[in-house]
Amino acid sequence: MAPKEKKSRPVGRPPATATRKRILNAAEKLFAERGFDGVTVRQITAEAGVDTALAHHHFGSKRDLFARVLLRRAEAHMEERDAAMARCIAAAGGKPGLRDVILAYVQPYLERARSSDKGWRTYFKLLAKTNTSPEWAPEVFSGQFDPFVRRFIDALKLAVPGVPEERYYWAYHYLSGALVLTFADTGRLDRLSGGVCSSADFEKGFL
Amino acid sequence: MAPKEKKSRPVGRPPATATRKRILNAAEKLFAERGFDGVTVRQITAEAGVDTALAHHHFGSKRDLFARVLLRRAEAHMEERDAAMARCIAAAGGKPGLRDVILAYVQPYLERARSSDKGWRTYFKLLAKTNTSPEWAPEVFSGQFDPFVRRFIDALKLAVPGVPEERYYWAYHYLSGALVLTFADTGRLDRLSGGVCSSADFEKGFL
DNA sequence: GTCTATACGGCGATAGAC
DNA sequence: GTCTATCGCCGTATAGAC
Repeated sequence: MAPKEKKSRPVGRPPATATRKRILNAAEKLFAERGFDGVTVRQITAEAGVDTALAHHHFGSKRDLFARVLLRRAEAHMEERDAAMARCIAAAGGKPGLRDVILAYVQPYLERARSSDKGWRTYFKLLAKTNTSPEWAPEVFSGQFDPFVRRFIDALKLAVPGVPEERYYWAYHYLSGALVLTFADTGRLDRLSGGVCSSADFEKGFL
Repeated sequence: MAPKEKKSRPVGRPPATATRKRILNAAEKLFAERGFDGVTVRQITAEAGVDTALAHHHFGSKRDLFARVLLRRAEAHMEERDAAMARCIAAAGGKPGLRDVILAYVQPYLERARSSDKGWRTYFKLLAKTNTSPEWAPEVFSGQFDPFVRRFIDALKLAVPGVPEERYYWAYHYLSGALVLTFADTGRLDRLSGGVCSSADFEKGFL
């Protein structure tokens, strides 16, 4: 007997998961392309092929939906980055090289971006847009990202000790800016270089 | 006789310049804070203290107004950057150092950002937002910025010759990402560092 | 050049039948 | 859980008086 049969859905797995997922995926895609204000709830539900009212039923306000889209992938991603950094430090016996620390920061991005789930590319693109918008920083960004960033900066101090405190933060800032622009996926590099570069080869820059 | 005289509105200075300026300044400020879709024409004209209809009378559509805001400062800024780069190359007799090329790229930003006209900071913030939005790249960005970027990349080749072509473009890409995030003015670095860094000290990172 | 008035459509969100 | 219908509001843009 397949566990597919239900009555009022007794022990089954999907409570209403399919619809929720469709909405989240559509929202992720459209928010990433046009930003929070550039998309309407109606466009999202149209893309998902469901009714407008369902978005509100499942997620509340448009703003809540946006936050939910961000949080969906954040936890897994941050755990992975934490693990990579811990591995990097442990493998070096507590004194990692600068290059290794940077790679531990960057690699989880590159791997997710290469994965078969295209949604990760979309998510990173959304992060890039959100990153230059002070509006979401306090409530979403800081809560989810700061713990890992602090761990990265601690690792930087292990790799290159004895530098004035603020320089570590600026180093993070520049690395972050460069990485984020890469995933913003503007196509600008492709056009500018007349085809010499392709933003799809985002790994080439980190050789 | 100056060719200034018209017919109606005889010798006076302000044709309608004052109102146009007020609208442009208000639009620059609000677009920089909330992006194109996050602002309404009504909010802009309210901020400027003029009537809604005037924005359309002077600038046409909201989209046209946005483009005009970008273009207003672009020309002067790009000319200045061109001059700085030309000076850098000439002073080194055609073989500039890498550091000098990068400084020639960055300095015009820092100087304008420090200037008494606060509008330049606002403009750079607006650029940062627009930079991660593919939407405006073709029509505004490429036309105004690409010529200078090509000159920068040519200078890079003088400073560090013999590198595979695409690496020059990636180098520009990373520098651009770092610089742009600096002027996005998200306040994130301030919060993250608990006051050790201030984004107002944007020059500290380029020491 | 400037403002009043308004057209017309789409917005986020909800109530309630099924 | 899902859809139909709708509320009340605000968006961009324009016509026309002054």
